[in-house]
Amino acid sequence: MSEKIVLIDGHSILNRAFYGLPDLTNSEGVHTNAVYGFLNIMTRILEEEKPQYLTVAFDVHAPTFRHQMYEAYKGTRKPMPQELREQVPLIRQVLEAMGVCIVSREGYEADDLLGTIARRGEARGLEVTVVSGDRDLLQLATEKILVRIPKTRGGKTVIEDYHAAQVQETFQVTPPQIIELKALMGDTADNIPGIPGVGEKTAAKIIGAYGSIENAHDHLEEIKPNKARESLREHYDLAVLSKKLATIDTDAAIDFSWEEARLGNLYTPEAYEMFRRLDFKNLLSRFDQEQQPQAMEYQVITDPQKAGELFRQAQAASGCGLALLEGSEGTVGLGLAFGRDQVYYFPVGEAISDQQLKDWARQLLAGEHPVGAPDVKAMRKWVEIPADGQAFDLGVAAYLLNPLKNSYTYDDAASEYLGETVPAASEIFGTPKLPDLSRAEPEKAAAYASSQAYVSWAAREPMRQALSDTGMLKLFEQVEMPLLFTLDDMEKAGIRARAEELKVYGSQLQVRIEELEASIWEQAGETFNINSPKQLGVILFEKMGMPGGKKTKTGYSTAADVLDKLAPDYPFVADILEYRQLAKLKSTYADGLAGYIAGDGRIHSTFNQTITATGRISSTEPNLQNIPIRMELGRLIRKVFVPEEGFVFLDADYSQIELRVLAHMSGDEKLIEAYREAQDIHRITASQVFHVPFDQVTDLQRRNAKAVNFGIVYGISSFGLSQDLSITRKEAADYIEKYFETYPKIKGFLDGEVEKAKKDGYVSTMFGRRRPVPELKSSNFMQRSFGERVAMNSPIQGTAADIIKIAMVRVNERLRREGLRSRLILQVHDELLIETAKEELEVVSRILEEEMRGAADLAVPLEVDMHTGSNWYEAK
DNA sequence: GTAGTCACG
DNA sequence: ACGTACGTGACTACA
Repeated sequence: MSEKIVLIDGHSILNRAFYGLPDLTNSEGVHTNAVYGFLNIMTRILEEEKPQYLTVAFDVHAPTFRHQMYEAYKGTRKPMPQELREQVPLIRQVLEAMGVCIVSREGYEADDLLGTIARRGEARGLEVTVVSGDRDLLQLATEKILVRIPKTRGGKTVIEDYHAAQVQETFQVTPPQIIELKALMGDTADNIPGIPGVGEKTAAKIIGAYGSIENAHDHLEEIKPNKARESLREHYDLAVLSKKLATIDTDAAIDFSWEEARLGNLYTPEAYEMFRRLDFKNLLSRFDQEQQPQAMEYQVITDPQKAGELFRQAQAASGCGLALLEGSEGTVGLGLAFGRDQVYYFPVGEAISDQQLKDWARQLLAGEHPVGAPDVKAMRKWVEIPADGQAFDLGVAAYLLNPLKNSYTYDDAASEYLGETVPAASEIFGTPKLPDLSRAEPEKAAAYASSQAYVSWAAREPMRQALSDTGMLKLFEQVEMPLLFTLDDMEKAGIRARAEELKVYGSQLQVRIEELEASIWEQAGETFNINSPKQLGVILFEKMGMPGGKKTKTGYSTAADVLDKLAPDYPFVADILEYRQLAKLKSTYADGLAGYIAGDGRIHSTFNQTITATGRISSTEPNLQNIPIRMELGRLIRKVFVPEEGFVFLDADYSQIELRVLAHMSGDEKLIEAYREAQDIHRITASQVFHVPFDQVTDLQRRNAKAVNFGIVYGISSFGLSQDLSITRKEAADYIEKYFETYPKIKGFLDGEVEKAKKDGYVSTMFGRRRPVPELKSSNFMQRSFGERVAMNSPIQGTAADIIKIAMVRVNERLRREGLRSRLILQVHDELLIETAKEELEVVSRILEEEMRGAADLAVPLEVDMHTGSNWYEAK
């Protein structure tokens, strides 16, 4: 067997991978799809070919003879998008880490280097494989030189293989004639112009018959069809030039060391580190066990004596990690770690009860030393954890450090903050979703709990350091960690909801829904599913011929803003809108909420602390942050939310907190002054922007000013404002300009935030919370514009979120410290709801107002509107 | 599982 | 020129 060399066209394969794979970034926001795809193609080829030599060729960014000819002719090539450009140095680094021979040389393109090495290899009696996405390379094919062209088809990579014979078979020309073919056909991918009117078929016929462009030109009169003949006559010079451009120099003046190209072990420790940093998790398994960091070891303990001793040791250690496993049938076991070699798993069993384990856990969590855990709020459902203890929540810490991820798992924390790889839950259990741990195999549960406990112990300090380095330690310790306990208290408290009233409300809706349904079907002349936007679109815009046309990817838009415009002219559309409104109320609220009323007559929502990009909390199962209020019919739902006997609801909401935050952060004197006067802010804005006396502001002016105020907070754009107000872009732009003239520092502030985001990659709230804005680096205009709006909005929305979080923690602490029975039960972004014992109303009102107003010291007062009521409807 | 729609701040 | 307001979650239809 002769030896073999694989030669890879670096840029070409990187390009293929980039355009063939969806966007992918690692946890640091580095784009990695092209590098990932490149490595997949390369490793696949190496596995198939098992070569002794490997070399990757790259173009250098210096002009070659082609560029000079090119620019004279056709101008420059289109630029690489930023997302790809940044991956060029990255793939070189990765290949270097893998010890792969890289060649590139000024004055030559990768093609020439590949061609030259391929010919030299052939001359040495080697088999040669050239890998490229570019068909130009086919000119190199011989019996010994195989050209492989990877293509993506339906998400899968297929590779086309060409020796000389396959080139002949496929294109009906010899490999060297591929150049002639291309010069006639052109190549849009490579921006090479062809001869107009000559496609693949005609070109192959001409070259097949005459062998070359020159010879074809000599026999011009014989060429058919007429169109091709005349085109070649006219564009002959161009064809000759194109041919020159496409011809690969197989005799480049380069030194090439066969020793350097000899293939060694690619899976080096350096490569391992690179892959880990880039989040190429499934490539890590290719590394030998020895090269992977020592796998974490743990012991399974079933002897209660031994267990008790270990918990005593943990208590004395400087810190530990805990992971409690709960399944459908109760507590499954507990993981404990307090050293690299002190990782243990205690399954619940005959000798050790779940109560015993929870008791040990409780003692650790109430102890002197820090205790890390993956999800403290979840654990607190089962173990008593004091709010003033030393618990450290890995998920919350990881969220602050990067709020853009969709999950915060221990294996990611290990990789990001320890530089270690531990098996993820999906690997341990072999399923994408976490199984019911009561039914999981005990060994797997052990591995899972141990890994979690280990990371919770080991990553705590590095994460704490990262929080400190980024200026977020105080936010973590004084706001987010205490908030976790507040949220848990709120979840446990829940809110009382009257199932019977909900049912009555639902039936009333149902009556009207059926009336509307009948009326709609009659008007339409047929029955159809009104809930199907697709079917409705056909009825409205085809059958009934209403103006509106297409808007969404899949067809007609039937969204409310579209239908609103049609409703005045078509009563049918008004019925649809009413039907939609009622259907929503029935399904999501009447029926939906009923299903969440627990045995205690209360709804226990989950407040998630690690979801939003801005720092807000979110509410799920059910979402109690989007209970209707804007429309009266929907608002009535709030009557089913009632306090316990002997209690009333006390509701407080911040008045325009985001605009006040903006006034403070921008330092704009005029806006600050407006708020100090404590009048209707939208009216003041209208008065100042439109230069009319305060009491002469029209309703329209006020409405416009209000919309601009909102727009500013969202990261203003004239288009967005024009949509909202149904005015032209020009008019919207006028309003914005006038606004910025009136409040010049606001413009300065917003521009400054965008600049900060561009410079640092993130923006910050008043309290140091960060939001990365990777979109600003995008080559896509839309994405970049989005990034600008995000940079303007996040500090405002995020600061408001910080403020109410601070208020929540303080309110909750005071209610408990002062031994009150009243409980904080809901937060709706700028609103807090307290179920207040009647006799405590006065003191609780004072606490609530004080703590909300005093949560932050701004240049403007933080106004709070408070109401009481015997249900949530009344308390607003 | 994704798209469309709509409820909230 | 490009096509949008910022942040969420639940429900229904449909591939």
